[in-house]
Amino acid sequence: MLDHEYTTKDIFRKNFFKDWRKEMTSEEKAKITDLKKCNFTEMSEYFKGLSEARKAMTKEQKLKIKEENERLLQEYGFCIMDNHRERIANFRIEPPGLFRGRGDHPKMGMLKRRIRPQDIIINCSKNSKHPEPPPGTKWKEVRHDNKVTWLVSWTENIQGSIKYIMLNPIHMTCLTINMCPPLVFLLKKCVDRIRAQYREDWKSKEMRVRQRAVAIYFIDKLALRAGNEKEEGETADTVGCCSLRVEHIKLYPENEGQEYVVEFDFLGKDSIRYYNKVPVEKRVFKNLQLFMENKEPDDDLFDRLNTSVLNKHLQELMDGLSAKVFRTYNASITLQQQLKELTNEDENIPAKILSYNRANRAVAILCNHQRAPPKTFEKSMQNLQAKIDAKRDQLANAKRDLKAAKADAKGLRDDKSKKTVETKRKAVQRIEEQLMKLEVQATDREENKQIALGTSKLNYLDPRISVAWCKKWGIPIEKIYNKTQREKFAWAIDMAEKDFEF
DNA sequence: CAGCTAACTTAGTATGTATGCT
DNA sequence: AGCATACATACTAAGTTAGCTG
Repeated sequence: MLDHEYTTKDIFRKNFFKDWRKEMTSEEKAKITDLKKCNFTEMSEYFKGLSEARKAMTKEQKLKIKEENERLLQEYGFCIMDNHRERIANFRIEPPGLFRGRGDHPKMGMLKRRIRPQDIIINCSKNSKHPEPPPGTKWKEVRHDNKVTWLVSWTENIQGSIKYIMLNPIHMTCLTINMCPPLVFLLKKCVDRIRAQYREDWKSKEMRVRQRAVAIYFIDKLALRAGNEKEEGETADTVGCCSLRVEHIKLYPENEGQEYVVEFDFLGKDSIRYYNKVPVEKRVFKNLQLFMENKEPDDDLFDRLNTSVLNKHLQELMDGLSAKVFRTYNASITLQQQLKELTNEDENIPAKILSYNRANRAVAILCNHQRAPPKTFEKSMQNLQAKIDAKRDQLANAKRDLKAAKADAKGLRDDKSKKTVETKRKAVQRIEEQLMKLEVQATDREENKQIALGTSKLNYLDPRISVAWCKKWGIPIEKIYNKTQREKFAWAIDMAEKDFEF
């Protein structure tokens, strides 16, 4: 971990040293009293050496390791559920190490304990064969609970939460969609009613109802998460809708020519910053002013509201409705609308794919799916730009050649010079196409710098929206989904028609 | 109704591998 | 072939939700 910046942080070092001392013998305790005086470079070099050695292995050695991994996967990576052999998502126990939470985490650097057989609860069918604990040890418990999906659980020592070994998430299949339409579809049917309801509630004489209504408006309009309260000092200081504090928003009666602007600035899940400036309706604005009256910056914006109350209310409006359904719903509808809006009939396939990527980015922006810019980003951008410049030169040359050939051919009428001109013309055309492709690639990459595209594309959205778009515009499906994804979404590829509407 | 907690579900990062380009 | 880049996936932290308890 020495290469990481966080090992220089005070909290990290303090937590680490405190936990390390707990593991020391009394002699070590007496001797090792100051982390600053400890030098770990020898260990660090050793592990770096190992990783170098791994990289330098021959093809055969690498293959051998791969085969061994495959064997382990086949032996431990599957279970039988309802007579089907199902892949287990995470069959390896989490190894010990130093905890690194995301963002400014008060527990960073703490020792994450090794999990031992006596920590493990096994959950399987009665009479089924389950893995035996290592010789001389026992599982904490073997139970047979068929009301839950997990196979193994243990309690983790940093937050005291339960960790599970589970199956790969089962994706929507043709069957489940027909039998039980996903909540998103149900919400689509009644979203107008629900919106009318919360707009009405902005005027309620009850403060808690108004707060609830404004919160739902934010969740709906901005795709904010519900925002459970968290215990102070146990986790990074992050918030969602219900846990917003006064300090997280600023109100501007007028801003850059727009009325009633709210500026959001807070850290959300994974300590990803949410920054947004949005005009809201006058009633919402007035309500926010009211909620903020006589409050300190670190007071709750919605002091009469929490996620439990909110979800209970949503449940009454529609069976199964909860805050997160709005996120999925708005993600889906945004993709569909953006695809319609951005796709230009007259453009070629690379340009259409760019539009597709932009529609997906619109969803990622809505849901605030961000990533750290890749470390090699600047360099790869420069490489691409160099390629583009080279291609431009090539094009200029080809054009010059074509012109010369045309000039040569002018006086003559022979087939040979005609043919030369034609070849040159084709060359220019080909290079133009290549240049365009590169330019599209550069635009796409630049726009993708800080956007985590995969998240919404693969976890959130009904693949039939994308599949329908492909079918509509004659885009080969492999341009948007790779082989694994095509397998995963095979049902959607079969089902979706070009006029499918979510 | 607050507080707790089990059981999922969502999410970003790290890393190894496949792919495509010159 | 050799490199750069894209992709796949493993990993696990950090959310949400609902149900229980007193």
